[in-house]
Amino acid sequence: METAQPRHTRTPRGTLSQQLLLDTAMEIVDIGGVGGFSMRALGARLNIDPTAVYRHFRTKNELLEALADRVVRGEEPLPHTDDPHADLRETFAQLRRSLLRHPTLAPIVLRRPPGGEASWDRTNHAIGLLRDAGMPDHDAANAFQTLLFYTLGHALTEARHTAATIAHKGPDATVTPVTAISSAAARFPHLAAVADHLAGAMETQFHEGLGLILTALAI
Amino acid sequence: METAQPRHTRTPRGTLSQQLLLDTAMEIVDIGGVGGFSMRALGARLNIDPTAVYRHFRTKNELLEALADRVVRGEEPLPHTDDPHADLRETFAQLRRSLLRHPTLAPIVLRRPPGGEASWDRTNHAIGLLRDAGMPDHDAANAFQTLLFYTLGHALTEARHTAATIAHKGPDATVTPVTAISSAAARFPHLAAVADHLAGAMETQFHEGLGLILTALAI
DNA sequence: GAGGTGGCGTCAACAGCGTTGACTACACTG
DNA sequence: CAGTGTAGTCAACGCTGTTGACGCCACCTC
Repeated sequence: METAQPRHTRTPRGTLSQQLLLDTAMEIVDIGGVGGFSMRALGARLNIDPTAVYRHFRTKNELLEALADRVVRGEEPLPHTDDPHADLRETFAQLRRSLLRHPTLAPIVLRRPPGGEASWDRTNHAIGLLRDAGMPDHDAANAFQTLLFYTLGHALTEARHTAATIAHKGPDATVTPVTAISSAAARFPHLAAVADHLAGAMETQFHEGLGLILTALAI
Repeated sequence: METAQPRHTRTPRGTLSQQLLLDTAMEIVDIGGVGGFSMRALGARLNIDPTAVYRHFRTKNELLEALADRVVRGEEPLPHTDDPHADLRETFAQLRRSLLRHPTLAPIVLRRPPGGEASWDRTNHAIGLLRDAGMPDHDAANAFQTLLFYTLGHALTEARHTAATIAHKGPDATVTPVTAISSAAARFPHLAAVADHLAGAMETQFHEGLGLILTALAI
């Protein structure tokens, strides 16, 4: 952590931009988690006065929301095969991957208003898949929300676990499966019986659960 | 907001306790959200020096975790009829209600490690219901997690919406359904078609989605 | 009852935070 | 070439969590 000498030359104009600031902010978040991000840290990393950021974002919160927007929007193109079942799977798998790419941002994503500019075309696309498969509007809306909430719950839970590991051991630590269960297993017989399955890989479990719901939709 | 005159008499011993501190902290959180809670605010409300809290909790985080523990544990007794289907419904409905009772704590609950002392007997009970219904261990574990993640996603999403409303208008504001959809509806036909259903009551949607998953489990 | 001891409430202080308002240099407009 | 607005700088405010030293008082022991 270099202690940024007082600058002799003022940073030239136009060096900063929302783009650059967001990119740098995302780097900081990926390295040290949201907790490690501050206006001063952002300034230090760009060798810039921290308050210069306020020319581009009104508050720190606004900047974080912009980051959350990036996460929700994702980077992968909408899936477009002719198998709606597979497309639905992929759509929600994309959302999960996106959330897991920057796990410590999960709480920020969580407190954003539902929907939001970033995710509307994805929402529209997913609902389209359901309706094209012949679902009535009411059922399509319900099915979409059920799938969405399942995916959110799964990814946010997985993200918090990953994030906690990052916070303790740095960004490259290997994330171990949940082990704490075993200590409780002695007292709880049902828990003990399925403990091995609970501690299994999150990704496999995600797809099995997703498959369960999709099957129930009968499309 | 009274500005707590300097005390003339020292607060007698034994006035403070984890119980009292947690109760008071929960009051503050319920009134002004997690954002409105600080050690100094807690001290002021009890007419106590803020640092006295550190005799009972090592850090603010530890205190917040204890609050989250209360939320996860819930207050309602485990459901025990002879209809496992109904018991499962009720179990997850209880979790949802518990999370919604203190919506601004949702992000704290989210960043706790999975499982945790508080929820193990509830977990055990739910898995027991599935196994007693004849499910193999692997399927029971999967079904439980699917139901759990759906409930979490649903409740956390609903909670964040409620929490945002509280932050803006105080604890007694009426929470309005999501209306922002309409502005996007023009550009997204599928979205427009189901907008009314999406904006519907969250509680109804929760139970329909839960029913969908439970039906898929065929128990 | 006297004397010691340890816990708990108090106080002052530190470093860090987000944010504000005034200041300044510079690129651009007329 | 003067004028204007904007983007980066700087000092400062009030807030935060947390620490370490200080002292009162309830309790335990003799």
